[in-house]
Order: sequence, then structure tokens, then C-alpha cells
Amino acid sequence: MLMWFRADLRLQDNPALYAAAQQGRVLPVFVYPQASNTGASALSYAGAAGQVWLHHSLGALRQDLQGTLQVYGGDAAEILPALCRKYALAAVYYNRSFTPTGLEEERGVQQALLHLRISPHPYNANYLWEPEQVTKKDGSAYRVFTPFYRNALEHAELPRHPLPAPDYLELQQLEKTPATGEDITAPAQLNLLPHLSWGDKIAQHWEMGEDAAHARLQEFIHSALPDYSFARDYPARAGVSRLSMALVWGEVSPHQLWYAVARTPHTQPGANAQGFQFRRQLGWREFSCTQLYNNPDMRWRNLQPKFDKFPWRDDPVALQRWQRGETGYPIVDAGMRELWETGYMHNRVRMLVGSFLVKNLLLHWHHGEAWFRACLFDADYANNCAGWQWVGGCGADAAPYFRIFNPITQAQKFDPHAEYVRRFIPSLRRLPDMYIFEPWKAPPKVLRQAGVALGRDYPRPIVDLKATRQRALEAYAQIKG
DNA sequence: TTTTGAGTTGTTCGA
DNA sequence: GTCGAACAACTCAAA
Repeated sequence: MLMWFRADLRLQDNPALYAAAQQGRVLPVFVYPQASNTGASALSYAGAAGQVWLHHSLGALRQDLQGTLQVYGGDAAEILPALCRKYALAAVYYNRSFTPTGLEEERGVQQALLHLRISPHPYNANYLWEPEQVTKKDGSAYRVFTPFYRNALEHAELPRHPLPAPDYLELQQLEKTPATGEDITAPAQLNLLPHLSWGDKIAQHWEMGEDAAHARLQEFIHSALPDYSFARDYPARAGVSRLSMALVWGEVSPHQLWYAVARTPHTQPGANAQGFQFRRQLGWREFSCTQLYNNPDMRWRNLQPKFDKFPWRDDPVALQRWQRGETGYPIVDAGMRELWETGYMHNRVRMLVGSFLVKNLLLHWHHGEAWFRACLFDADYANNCAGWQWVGGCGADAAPYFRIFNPITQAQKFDPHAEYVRRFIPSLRRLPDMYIFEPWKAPPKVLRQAGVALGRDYPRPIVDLKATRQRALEAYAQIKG
């Protein structure tokens, strides 16, 4: 049996692997879709950070598989049938993807296998519900989250219980490449690591692989879940699971998370509903998946066509200031610097920096989507696109056009003691709470005492909030109706 | 069939 | 300082 690993880099709760193992000896294979071994790939959604994660996660999986995982770069529709022929394998087991690229890849593989009379065995591993399982009564897709989720809870099947790792797994060991001793099927051959030390820097903050994901899950359940629905909004706290990157590559399954929070007191009926709040967030991941499945071009196309004539500005300088965390608004800059330093950004702050880019700078959400894709370890095709369309106001649901976050009031509300800002903007550390979210208002003496010279240690604001808010409201008024 | 109310994440203004 | 209203338009489900 050939086990085709995709975004399911785990042994536990892996339906395809579980089934393959029951059939006999398994040859585990991962194919990274790329035209050549350059590392760059238009066929995968992974950006630079995602590729770094993938590199390490593949290493962990390979170790878990006693070194038998075969890693290739190229077209799965060519590589998998060739392997089947060479090693006389009768079937290919894999878990489904619902992204446009994943679906296309799968179609190609199925067709190629059909020619050789090799049977494909697809399973659902990575979503609680498949996109077509949760629809309106007329069969069309939901555009609003709450009805979608309610319908899933009330009418769709319960998510399956997680499977264990195969209890007996016989792995096929291929001969090593002779002569040079160079292993041409090791993850390193994909050249996924950037030539910059940046990749190493962001990787230092994280542990990749299935075991590490489960360790984070246990840590989350014990320390953060009891206060989840409140603390998850405060970026300075360890209030969220930080499991998004594990879900992207399938180091854990949503089913495992769904039932892991059920086994705690926090999800028992009558108790506080922290576990249900966490599950609801998993529901958003499902909802994004459904949106992408029904709108394969939503990476490029506004879900609301009227936004096609939105007057986006073109301003490379402002874009760069945003990317580098030099907008002069501390909570925005702290978020952008967290992203660049750690490959991650807290969800609350993602909304703030997104709103700032799209509404205050009036730059196209495509820029945000692309930058997040490049820098976020957890950049997920569906989540990232749906998130940016939501921020832009052009997403599936009719968002209030006047929802424009104020980075100062938001900072005061969600980072009241400026711990988050101080963590990522050390140059502002000594400013008192009263001025730290708007340093330009601090009296010269206060700035001096804090060792801050505006324009040298920290930039002045690149735009005026009130004026740009007004400009955004006018821009939105322009396209309405 | 039609109507009504609610919908992840908000801000500002004026009483 | 606190509170309610205003800021559109659309989707979905329940009444």
C-alpha cells in the first residue's frame, strides 16, 4: 500500500494511514508540489514561513516513521503511479483536501491511477464536516457563520471520534541511494528553508511535529482553557491554544481537539462553556473551508462584486511601513513585529493590523493576505483568504462598513498594561501606560525620561486616524448600492 | 407567504 | 464617566 501524506502529517487519527496499515505493508510518501527543486511553488499555498514549518514537521514525521518517509518535490500524478509500478503497490491511501490546489492535485492522481488500474482510497481526516455536509435546505452554501454552525451542530453528524495510531504498522524500507550516500528523499532536498537566517529565527520559538502539537494541546487544556473565552482576546496573555499551525499541516486533527476539550470539566453541560467557545473557533475553520470550496477563486476575487470598484490606494511606502511595524501606532507595530520575530500573531491583533492596512491606509487586502501568507506559520489557504475578506468588508457576510478599529482604544481595552506592546517594542518600554499607545502626545519631559526620541527610537504616526477613518467611510459610501 | 429579528470581533457623538 | 443612538445592507431562520 502506498500512503500519500499531504496536510496530515501525523500517525494518530489518520484515517487513511489507519486503513492502509490494516491492509499490509505501507510505503509512506510525501510529495511537495513544485515544478523544480527551487523551493518556490505556485502550486502550494505555503509561503516562506509555512515552508519552514513544513520542513521541520516532515523531519519529525520521518523520524516517527523510522526514516521510511519518502519525500519528493514534483507532480504527485507522476510520482505516485511511478512508485506504485516500481514497487508493485496495489492501492494508494490518502486524506482529502478541499483547497482548489489540493482538489486539482487529487484529480490528477486519481486519473493517473485509473490508467494503471490502481485504486485510490480517499478519506476525510482534516475537517469535522466536509463542505457539502453543511448546507442550507436548498443545498446552497451558508454565507453567515452562526446559521452555518448551528446547522452543523443540530443536523450534521457528530464529528467522528479520533482514531489511535495504527497498532501495527509494517513499513516498507526502500534501499538507500548508493555511492554518494546522499539521501534524495529526505526533506532537505525540497530546499524549503530560506537562505536568510530569518527562517531559523522564527523557528526557534516553536516545536514542530505531532508530539509537540500534543504537548501544546495538553498545556492549553490545563492552563488556558479554564479562562479561554475571556483571556483569548488579550494578546499579552497565554490565553489561546497556538495550535493553528499544527492544524495547517495536520499534526493534529480538529477531531482530536474537539474531543480533547470535551474530556475536561469545562465542556460539561451546566459548567462554564469554555470548551464550547473553543469548539466554536474550530467551527470558523470549517466555515472558511466551505467558503473556499464554494469560491475557488476567493484568493483573488472579492466575494462581494461591488468591491471590485473600491478605490484602493497604491502606496508602496506605506505598505512597507506597515510590513515592518513602523506605522507609529504601537499596537499595530507590536503585532507586525511579533509576526516578523515569531512567525505568529495573536488573533485580536490580526484584526487590528488588518483594519489599519485596509481602512486607515486604504491598501488592498491582497497585500495583507500575501504578507501574512509569507510570514505566518499558520497561513492556511481558506482561513487566510476568508479572514482578509472579512477585514476588507468584502467577505461572504454583509459586514458593517463602519467597523473601523481604533488602534488606540483597542490597545487600551485589550492590552491595558501595555505588556504586549512593551514585549515587542522595547524602545517604548519605559513610557508610562498613559502615553504608551500614543507616544506623540507625551510631553517632551516624559519622552526624555523614557529615553524615547520620536523619529529616532520610534516613528511618528504615518497617518491621522480621524482623517483616514473619514476617508475610508467615504470610500465605502462610494461603492454602496 | 411574509415579516421580523439577529448577526465574532466597533466607534463616535451627544445627552 | 456612562449610556443609547446612529452609522447600511444583506442573509437566514423562526414566527
